[in-house]
Amino acid sequence: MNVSTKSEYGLRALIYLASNSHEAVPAREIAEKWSVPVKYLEQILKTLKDAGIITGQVGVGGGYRLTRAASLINVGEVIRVLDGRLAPMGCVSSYDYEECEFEPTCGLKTLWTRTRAAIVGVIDQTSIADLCTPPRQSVVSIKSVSRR
Amino acid sequence: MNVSTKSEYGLRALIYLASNSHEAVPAREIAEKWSVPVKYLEQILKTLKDAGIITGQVGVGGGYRLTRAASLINVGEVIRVLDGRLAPMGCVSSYDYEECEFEPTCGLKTLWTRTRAAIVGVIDQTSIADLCTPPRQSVVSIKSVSRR
DNA sequence: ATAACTCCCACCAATTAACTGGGAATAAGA
DNA sequence: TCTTATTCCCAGTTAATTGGTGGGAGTTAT
Repeated sequence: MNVSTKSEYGLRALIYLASNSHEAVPAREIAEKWSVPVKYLEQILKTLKDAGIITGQVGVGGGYRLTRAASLINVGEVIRVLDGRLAPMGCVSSYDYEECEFEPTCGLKTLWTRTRAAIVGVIDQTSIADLCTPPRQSVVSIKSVSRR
Repeated sequence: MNVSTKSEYGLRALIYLASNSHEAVPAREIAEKWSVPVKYLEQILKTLKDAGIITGQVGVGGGYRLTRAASLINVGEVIRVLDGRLAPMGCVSSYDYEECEFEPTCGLKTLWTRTRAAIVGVIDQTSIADLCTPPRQSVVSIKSVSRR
């Protein structure tokens, strides 16, 4: 059920861009701030660029910017772009659906569908803007979610 | 966010054991039924045995049995045993917590905590017995979950 | 005694994750 | 126009994980 470092780093970068939205931010600066290898981050940022989430400006004084307001970029979109699949099993993935020979009688499909829905319910409801606010006051709502 | 074949195969095996609870079932029989490599399944069943979820009986006519009613074995327990970690990131894992240098100011921790809670909310509420019922009538509830 | 089992442990192959490296193209400023 | 800072592009590498194989010892019903 792991999320890759790509998504982690990508989200960190977007959070950083969101809080420096007035100017273009070079990859090097983000990499230093979050101790991520620059070359690796470059790749991640390129992927985000290709997905239309950020724009890159080359040359001196260049860097990256968000293409939209941080509140309009949701985490689910970012993870899908960087990690690929979101579903716990291929048989319930819209990203790379894999047919399963046991499907007609498989009680597990229901489980995986629900799991996927639960995950998507969280990450598609959370925007980059939400991640920029300090986490302190959110502790209450975390508890209320897990107790449901 | 993937679940491994270990968990998938393990759950399938438990479902099979649950529907043949009156007799000991050999690994070979389960493996044939679900087209899983026998030797691989053996390992998985051993892990489940070591975790106290099933018992093994050696010798002719031997095989495996559930130690509890299928309704008392939840999916979360099984996945934790076979896959290890459940959390999307180490910083919110109770299984193998990894300290993160950015924790105090990291908005992502809240996100991963919520994601983990959402996953656990599904899989810890689902028992092996739930997976044994034919999935047909559950389609309605799947849709209602995903549309929410 | 034999056959059908579990149990135990070591090894292996393929895939994926997480980088690393070398540059070419572009743009701003001296 | 030269230098410098940047993105852009693509290929290679290393380490860990996943998904298995293989061989055989120990146990038990017939």
